[in-house]
Amino acid sequence: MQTSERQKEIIQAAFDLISEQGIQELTIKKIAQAVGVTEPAIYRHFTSKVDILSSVIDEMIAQRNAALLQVRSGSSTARDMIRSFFSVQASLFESRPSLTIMLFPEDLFRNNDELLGRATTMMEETLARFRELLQAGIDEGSLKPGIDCGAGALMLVGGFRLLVASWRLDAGKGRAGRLEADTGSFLAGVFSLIGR
Amino acid sequence: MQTSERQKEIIQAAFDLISEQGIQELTIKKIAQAVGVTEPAIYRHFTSKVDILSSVIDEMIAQRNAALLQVRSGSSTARDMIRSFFSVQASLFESRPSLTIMLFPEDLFRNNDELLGRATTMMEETLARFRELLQAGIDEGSLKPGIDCGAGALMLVGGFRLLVASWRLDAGKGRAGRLEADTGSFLAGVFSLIGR
DNA sequence: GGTAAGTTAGTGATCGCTAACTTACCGCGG
DNA sequence: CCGCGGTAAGTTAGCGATCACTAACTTACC
Repeated sequence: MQTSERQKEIIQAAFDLISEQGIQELTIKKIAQAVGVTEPAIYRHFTSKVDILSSVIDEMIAQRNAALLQVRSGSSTARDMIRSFFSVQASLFESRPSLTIMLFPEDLFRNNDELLGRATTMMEETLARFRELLQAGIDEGSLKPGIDCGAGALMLVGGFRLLVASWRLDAGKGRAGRLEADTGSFLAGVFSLIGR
Repeated sequence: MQTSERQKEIIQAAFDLISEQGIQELTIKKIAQAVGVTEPAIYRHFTSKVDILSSVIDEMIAQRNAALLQVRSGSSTARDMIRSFFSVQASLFESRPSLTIMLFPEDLFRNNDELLGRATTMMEETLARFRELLQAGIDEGSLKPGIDCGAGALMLVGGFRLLVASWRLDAGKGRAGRLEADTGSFLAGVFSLIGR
């Protein structure tokens, strides 16, 4: 079944609300207000709140896959792919801060085993992709040989997560463009260690 | 005012419950059940739920400061301090998994500005300490010169956070000792890049 | 006239928290 | 040694608010 326009609106509203106020503040009423209808109208498009959150995860996975695909087709070396993946993510987050929850799926769904499992899988897949990318970079010679790919993936993804976590906390004051700038210098710092 | 035994019990129960079920599942009733009293009895020891959470943050900050102090007195080089800090944390988390929330204060208190501010400050302080440690390591010669300390701190702390986040998700199956082992190999991987 | 999508009104459950009462222990004057 | 009152810490019962969700009705469109 394809998702209707209203369903997309609802998913997007849930996305934004989670990002702004946290998952514990997400209510059907708030979603309804954001969309511009009353509370029960939401249930014409989703069977339950879990159903909505499930679609939110689907959206996250789709977004990440799209980002990886976009980067893969537009880059020559694995090193470039890594760099442009984070750049794309950073500029995406600058323009739509609500999307940052994509990076932190694990603490969103702790009260639902199925959703938590999918979030965990999503996180592990992301790490696995980066291990592959690092290995590819070593093989093709754009990265230093002898790098521990597991540690490298943790460094890269974990460091970026922490950067984004800090960035979205101090909302307001001169935040515009800062994530992209900080991401750039973070990547420069990392590549000066692992690149060659 | 010093904290009574009951208050310590309550803080510890809140700590554990948050870790096991997430902050959105934390209720006064559950805390009361864990402590072994009825719900209103909790209010003999704390004025509100926010009051409890505030004490939980105090406890987190105290724990981190104690860990840093312990490591500082027992290590010779900055490099050793970094290594033993994460080792101590990892073994601490193995024995008491509930303490892992110390690493993720920022998503616990998003609905309360004061608590969120304190959590943010705590995170930034931790990062600043690691920047100092890295700089000290460079100055004393145990770390490679030319390292970007900002990026290095993000790598280290962010990578460890991600490692712990993954570890605590797959509860149960053969988890014993794995965090310490994984932390060890993560640190080995990082130090092979930044050490000398 | 059937269907999709909205509405108002209201369900039971649970939330943080309070009122009012009980109980146990304490120091102290007679 | 006894009784008295104050206080800390527990109890039962319940408050108003809010939660996810539902029943029943209306409206607009093909």
